[in-house]
Amino acid sequence: MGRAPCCDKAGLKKGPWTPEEDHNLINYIQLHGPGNWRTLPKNAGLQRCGKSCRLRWTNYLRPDIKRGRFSFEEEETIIQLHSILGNKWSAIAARLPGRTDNEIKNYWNTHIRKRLLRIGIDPVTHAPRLDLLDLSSILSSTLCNQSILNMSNLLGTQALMNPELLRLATTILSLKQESQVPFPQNLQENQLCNFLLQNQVQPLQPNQYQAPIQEGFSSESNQLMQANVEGFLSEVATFGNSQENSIASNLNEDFVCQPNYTYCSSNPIAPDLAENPNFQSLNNSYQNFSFDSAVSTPKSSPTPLNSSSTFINSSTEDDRDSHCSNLLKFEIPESLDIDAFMLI
DNA sequence: AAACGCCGCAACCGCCGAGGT
DNA sequence: AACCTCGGCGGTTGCGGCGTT
Repeated sequence: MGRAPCCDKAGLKKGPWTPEEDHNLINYIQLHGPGNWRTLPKNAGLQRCGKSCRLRWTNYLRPDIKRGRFSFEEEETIIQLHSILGNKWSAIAARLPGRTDNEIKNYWNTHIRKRLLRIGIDPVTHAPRLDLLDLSSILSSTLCNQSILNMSNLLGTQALMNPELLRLATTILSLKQESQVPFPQNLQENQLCNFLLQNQVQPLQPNQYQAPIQEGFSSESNQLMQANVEGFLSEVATFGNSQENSIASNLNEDFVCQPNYTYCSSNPIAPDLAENPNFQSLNNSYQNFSFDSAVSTPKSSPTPLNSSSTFINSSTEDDRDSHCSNLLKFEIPESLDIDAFMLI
């Protein structure tokens, strides 16, 4: 059976609301309350569909609506909640006083979604897009100026998901961050191995990172992937300098990374998230996975920062990008045998 | 100054579930 | 049980503002 229209649409006004219409609607609701939306337009003298009135009221005219730019705290809460609830905008809005589901949905689609994509996060799964993650760029951006050592160019896109490259990345990051061994700034491709050997780093044979470019990757796809992950890589590369930054990852036996991440549940707006069974489950599944062990960030780093306390009250997109990436938590379970995991 | 394209957001559309008859 | 109404929700659209050429 077809659904009856909510109202007779003939002759009803559509489009933007005029101040007069707003005034009429506000006055009526203040006197009579929202009540029956179907009969409200007629009673309020509006040539509008009841549904249109309800939307106008709930999304715009309600007195408790907070307008203006979303704060970092609100943005963090939205991302947290979206990672748990998905596109349940009304449920998310229920935890953000003064914000409507429509507003949150718009903000997600126009700002947060793009920002997550820019830093390499899949906005649907909230997982780092490791399919696009060229770890070699981590090396180049962390160790050297990219113009000096562009590992991407040296290695090609086989770096993607290449466990040996991941080992190399781990090794070099460890070396850089723990041993403080000066890293040669003018490193040549064939000098990398020697450098590692000389510094008693677990040896890697040159042919382990000089494999020919894997078939199936075009130069175009290489460029596309590099472009897409560039922002994220630069963020990831900073993880070694920040204990707060960690990432969670679900890794299956086939090294099909199904990473995910969770957030610091320090946001006062959603303090009860940690009590949410779903959130706890999410957290628990990641808590044993520490990126620190992968990049060997010194454990003696300062106390992790409260993510909320790291807010810089700036409205630039870069700041918000940075904050987004700060939300990532990379964690590797201690029980995970990294070496065995690497050997494919 | 005009044309064009992009972006953000208010509003609309269609579907769904709850509840009443 | 079937039908109907209503409120709510998520996805999409379209307009206006703004920046760029």
